[in-house]
Amino acid sequence: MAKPETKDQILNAAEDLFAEQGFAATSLRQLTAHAGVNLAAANYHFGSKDDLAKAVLQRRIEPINRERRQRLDNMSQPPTIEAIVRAFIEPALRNQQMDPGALPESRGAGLCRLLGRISVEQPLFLQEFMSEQFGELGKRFVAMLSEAAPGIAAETLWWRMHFTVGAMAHTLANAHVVGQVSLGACDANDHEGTLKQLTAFAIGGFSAAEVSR
Amino acid sequence: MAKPETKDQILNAAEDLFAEQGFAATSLRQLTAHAGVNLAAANYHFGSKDDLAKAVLQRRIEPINRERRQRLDNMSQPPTIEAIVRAFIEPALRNQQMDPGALPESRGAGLCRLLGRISVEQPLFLQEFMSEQFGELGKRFVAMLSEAAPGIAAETLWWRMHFTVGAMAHTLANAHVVGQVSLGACDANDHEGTLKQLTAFAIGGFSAAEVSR
DNA sequence: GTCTATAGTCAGATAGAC
DNA sequence: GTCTATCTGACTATAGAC
Repeated sequence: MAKPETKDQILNAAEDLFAEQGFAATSLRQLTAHAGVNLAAANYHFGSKDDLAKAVLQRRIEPINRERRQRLDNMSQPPTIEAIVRAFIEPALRNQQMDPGALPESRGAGLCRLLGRISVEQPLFLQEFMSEQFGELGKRFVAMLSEAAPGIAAETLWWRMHFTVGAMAHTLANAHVVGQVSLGACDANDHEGTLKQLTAFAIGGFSAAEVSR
Repeated sequence: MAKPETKDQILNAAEDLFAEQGFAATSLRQLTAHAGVNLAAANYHFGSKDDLAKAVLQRRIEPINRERRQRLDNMSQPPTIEAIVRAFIEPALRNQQMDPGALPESRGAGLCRLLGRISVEQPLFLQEFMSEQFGELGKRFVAMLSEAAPGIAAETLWWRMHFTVGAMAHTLANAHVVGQVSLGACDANDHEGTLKQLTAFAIGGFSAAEVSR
């Protein structure tokens, strides 16, 4: 193997461009040009555009969910709503530094936007992929939340996780818009501040009284 | 004008297909075939695919924001967080019945998904369009929320509105996935139930204590 | 206003030399 | 593994008959 970098360069470019423009709007030509590799390399290494998208996702979601599992494993008993919510949100929102060679830290921002996009754009395989990757972990989160908030039905907890995902995804995908529409009141570049705001909001949402039937 | 319906049929088809597949993934060919009109009619009536998307949005967002303004106008003093949150969410989530001829009520569900998609897919003109349509109204919402929750900074209120939009958009766009991932615990077809869940979550989020600095 | 026909462009994918 | 060259098909948009 002459250049082991080619595959990673394609993945990096795909991550950047899918995050910026979305999946359907990004062409393989643009993508491979951006990666500095030949057009044919994308299909050679990944088979199809769809499978390339899957590979991009898998590389990113896996470590996030691994960290979530670890934090659930190490959680003190009984767990608090706050600790569970943070275990859910923080791994996704913080720029996680992986192997620094392949993934310079400047890539962190792009990653955030990517995660926002894919939670939303829905060529069906993406949705199924998310379900596979998250189904079992979601059950663990709901189970722990049930312990921490005994008055709340599982159905309600599932809904609230769903809403939290939405708030997360929208924040990640459109963080740059918040500052604009709020006329500068919000600073989207302050990642820790954004994280605190989102965490507080989600904790409030999870702590709300059960809805009336 | 032989058929005054053509324009509306194109708008209806565009709404359905953009909601199902997204903007970039929907072709004018598919769209006009679905509408039962000629391919050229789309460009004749709307000039371009982009402008067609704008027309679809405008037809739907305008009445929602009109209802929001009315509800803010008629709000009792002092307003409660709950009333404001409901004035924000309900017009967007409820299937609003407009002129029944052009828009059969069966179209309501599709509309919801469309609104979810567009808040998220971001050919730039869409984002700008949303800012234009919502900037002034957003200011009114933040101002009222400041009255109802005097301890919360405007910045925090803007963030919380942003998160609420995200939860709303994700719920509308991906409502069908909730039932699946929760293994049937959540019923996405129960629109009033979903609305209650979302409202309770958002009220909880807005009622959370101010984040520490 | 509505249609057919087509121009002009760009897409994803592949064959085959190196 | 990498490249050039190309196939095949789909797209948006428009010109021009009716």
